Amino acid sequence: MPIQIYNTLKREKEEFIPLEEGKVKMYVCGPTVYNYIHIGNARPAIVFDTVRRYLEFRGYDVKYVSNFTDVDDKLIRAAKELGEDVPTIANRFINAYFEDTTALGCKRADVHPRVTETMDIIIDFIKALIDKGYAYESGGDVYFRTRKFSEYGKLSHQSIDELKIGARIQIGEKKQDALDFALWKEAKDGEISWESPWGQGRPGWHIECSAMAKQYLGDTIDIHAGGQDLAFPHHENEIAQSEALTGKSFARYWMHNGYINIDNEKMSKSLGNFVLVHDIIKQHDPQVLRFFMLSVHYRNPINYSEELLENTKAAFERLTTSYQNLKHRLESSTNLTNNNQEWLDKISALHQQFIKEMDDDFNTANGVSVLFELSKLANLYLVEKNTAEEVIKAFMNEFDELLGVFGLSLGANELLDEEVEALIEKRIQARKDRNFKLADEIRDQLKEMKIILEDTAQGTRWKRG
RNA sequence: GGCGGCAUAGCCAAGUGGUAAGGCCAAGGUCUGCAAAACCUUUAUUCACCGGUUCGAAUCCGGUUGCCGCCUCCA
Repeated sequence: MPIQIYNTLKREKEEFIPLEEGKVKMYVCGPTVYNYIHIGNARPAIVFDTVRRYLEFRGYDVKYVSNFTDVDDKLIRAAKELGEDVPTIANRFINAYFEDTTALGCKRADVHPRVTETMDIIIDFIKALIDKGYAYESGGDVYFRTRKFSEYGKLSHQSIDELKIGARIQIGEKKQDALDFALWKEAKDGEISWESPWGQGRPGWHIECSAMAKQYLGDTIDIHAGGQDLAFPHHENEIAQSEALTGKSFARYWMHNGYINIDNEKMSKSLGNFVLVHDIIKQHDPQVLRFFMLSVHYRNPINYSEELLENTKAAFERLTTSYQNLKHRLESSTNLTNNNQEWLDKISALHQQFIKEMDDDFNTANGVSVLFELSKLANLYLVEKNTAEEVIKAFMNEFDELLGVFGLSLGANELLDEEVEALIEKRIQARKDRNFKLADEIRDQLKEMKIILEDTAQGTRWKRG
């Protein structure tokens, strides 16, 4: 059974069959880099990074491209306000983007193209559209002739006439039709601009993705992804531009992630409830934020609040504890061979279940539940007095592998400083001497130092609190 | 007006025809020198409401209510 993907284009789940066997060409719309990313930007970054990791886990060779919009109205405005130039701001927030997404466990794309570095390709793309009659120059701007593309609206399932009726779009002086959209914008005085056949200016928003996808992935790509709100008009316009030019299908599977609300309200500038990743990860483990995002199916909305993140933290700790307890037990495990196969089979069954869940449109919520089942199974095994190294390792490997798909890691090896080490030794001796008063004092003292001790049949173990 | 989504336990959240996963919180128990962790038990006769189809519906159809999104270069 192949992977099923919900395709916005068809509005149903379809079997995923890439154009070229074993290879996946994937494009994800990236951010406009005029500020730190908020958690709304973080969601597609995390979700589609996970999609990529899962496809790789399933044996596909994935080429992943994600752009940076490093020149546009918002950047120009920010530059004015801050008294800096556009490239300076863009560079700053591209670096910040990498910093934040890396903390969130996102791998780098194979290519991170920037608009300003793709200018020639974009201009050529526009020229070709004009040559084909799909675009026209008008007073220094270039517009796409929307009505000429007969399939316009196929992604958002709207007819062009309905769009026109509902459109609050004003007919600009330069536009021939209200639905036409800009491919190239003439520079206003003092604005950053590039030379083109139509004079000084810069690209419209939609054209960059069409040009970059074609340049780095080819005429037809397998998966094109982004936030739900991009479906219209952004992705609709991309389809129009690309398919008008090549006459071929632009993207075969369109994936859109749901929104994030803050305390049950839409995150918006006017409400002033933007939550920046940069700020959250000062307070919380970035892995908890990632786990939070993956606990919900990617197409469903997520409500964000401090309280919910705290709940997620407690849930994530269950996995962490389980994993650490396995690690601790590894030291006292032996070459025992009793019932090993039985446990290994159970682990293997969970592995298969994970695949089954994730094959179904990347159902990470169910994938997470498999992780908890693995944790439960491991805990049950740890109840055994004698454990086999082989089984403990199998549990740990399984955790590593499945968590790896989610871009999470529990494996960090930490060392204690000598003072703490000495205190733990001192307490172990105190317990041997049945001096529980001293032992409890030391335990409290260590707790103050954020070291939690747990006494087990296999000895004392510690963790950070 | 057009297109679309959502409504499941105290909270979060899967489940799209076969009799309600998982997590958090809470209560009781086992284990423990005491803890912690873990394990066991308990926690939705019921899936917004009303009808219909069906042997069978949280799931399909029709209607109602409530909330939300896109149609404004906001992921």
